[in-house]
This record gives sequence, C-alpha cells and structure tokens, in this order.
Amino acid sequence: MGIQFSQFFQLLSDDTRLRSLLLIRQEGELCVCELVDVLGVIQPKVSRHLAALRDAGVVTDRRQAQWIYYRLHPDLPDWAHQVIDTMAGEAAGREPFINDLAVLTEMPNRPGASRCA
Amino acid sequence: MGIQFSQFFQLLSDDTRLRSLLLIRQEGELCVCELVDVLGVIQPKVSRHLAALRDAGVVTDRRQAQWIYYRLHPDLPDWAHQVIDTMAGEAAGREPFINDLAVLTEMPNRPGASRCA
DNA sequence: TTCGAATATACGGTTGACCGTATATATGTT
DNA sequence: AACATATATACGGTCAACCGTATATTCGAA
Repeated sequence: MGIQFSQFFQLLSDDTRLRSLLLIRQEGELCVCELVDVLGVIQPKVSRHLAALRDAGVVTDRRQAQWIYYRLHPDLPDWAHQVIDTMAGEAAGREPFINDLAVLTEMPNRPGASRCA
Repeated sequence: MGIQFSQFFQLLSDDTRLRSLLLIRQEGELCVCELVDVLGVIQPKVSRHLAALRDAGVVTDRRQAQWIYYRLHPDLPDWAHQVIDTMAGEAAGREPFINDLAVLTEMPNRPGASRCA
C-alpha cells in the first residue's frame, strides 16, 4: 500500500532529513558518518532521522564493514521520486545544498566505497 | 524570499490541508463552507488550516459577499506548483480525493460563483 | 579477548502542532 | 436596528515530534 502523502511530506518537513535526502540522492549512497560531518549535527540525531526515513520505506540501508550506507529505497513510488527530483532541481542553486555538497567533497577520511554506488 | 522547502512540506503533512489544496487546485477556487461540507470537519478547523496556508503564501483569498474564496497563490513558486501537480496526478485515482470531489459535485446550496474561477 | 570506531536506541524533557469550544467580526436580510 | 449566516480568532488542553545525553550493539584491529 506504500507510503501516504501526509507521512511522506511530514518526513520532508525537517531540515536534517531534507538535506540528508538530497545528498543521498546526489551521491547515490552515503553513510552516517558522512552525513554527521556534512550536516554538522551530532550522530544520534542523524541516526534517528535516518531511521525514520527507513521505517517509512523512503530509504534502505546496507552494512559494509563498520559503516552503514543509506540510499533511496528502490521501490519508492514514482510520485515520491518526482517530488524529490523537483526539490533537487530547485535546491541545486541554493543554500544549504550547495555548501553541503562542497563540504562533502572536501571531507577527509571519507569511507572509500561511497563513490561506487 | 519565498516559502522554504521545510515549511511547504510541513503544510502538506496535514490531511485537512492536503485535501483542501487538491480540491482548490481542481476547482480553481473554493469557499470555506464548501470545504467544511466536503471534508466533513468543523468550520474553525478549516479556517485555521486555510489561514496557515495563506500566511505562508500558498493560497490567497478574496471576499465575495459573505463568502471568502481561496485559490492557489498566483506567485506560488514553480517547484511548489510542480509538487502539487505531482500529487494531483497520483491522487486522481485514489481516496479520499475521488470521494471528496464526488461530494463537492453533489453539494446542495453551493454558493454560485464557485464555478466561475 | 580487549579496545576503539561506527551506529542504534532508550530515556526524560521541551516545544510546537493540532484540536474543540467559545466568541468576535463582517456581511446580507428583514 | 435586530437577526442570521459565513468566517476568523482567542483560549486552554493534549499529544507527537524533536532534542541532547547516556548507553547498548556491532564490527574490525591489536
């Protein structure tokens, strides 16, 4: 039966989740420590928000060694994907997305698999 | 500076506002009493939710006699419009939208101007 | 097997969103 | 003017979302 409109939009209504989703979409896959670094928020906060997205079926995770990588859920409904794409198109020219991406690119000690999504 | 992503999605995260927006988009313009009838919720609740949408710049209102009509704000940013359109496309085949529209069409005593948007 | 790093979760507290009731305001009607 | 209708807002209460801190879990390395 899939995710409901209201639940999906509720998830998008938080900046931490919103920025995480846009970055995950851009990169294909990101681990928690990368998001902690880029967003500048504490780890439990990132984990909690990612768990909310996972529980709703918006993202999935996979473990690779000690890291857990999150990506958009392959079965995410088309309309939800379209909404995220629309946002991404608009966010591309805007803060905080521009800076988030810059910080990610310059991040040292970045776990290696993240570019092979 | 326009509405922010998170604020816009927060507004979409409530079913009363969501159904109202889809109906307003479909009809061009609706007054409070029509939404009260269709959604089956009390009038102060509808008014409060419409006020939230108006304060955020998502809709505008105009008075006509004793009725106040709400429509999508003409300056609503493209991306926001796209999100609403995406939803409308998906909602067209779904409850509660299908039934809402049926109830509206069959509503007696409907203020006359509503079809001349 | 001990340790450190990455991640998840449990806990308690605070705030904001939403609700229904009651009332105020504005308009049209008599 | 008095009244009815449509709408908006103020008020007080409830609950869910979010937060930071502390702790549990899982894995790799020594």
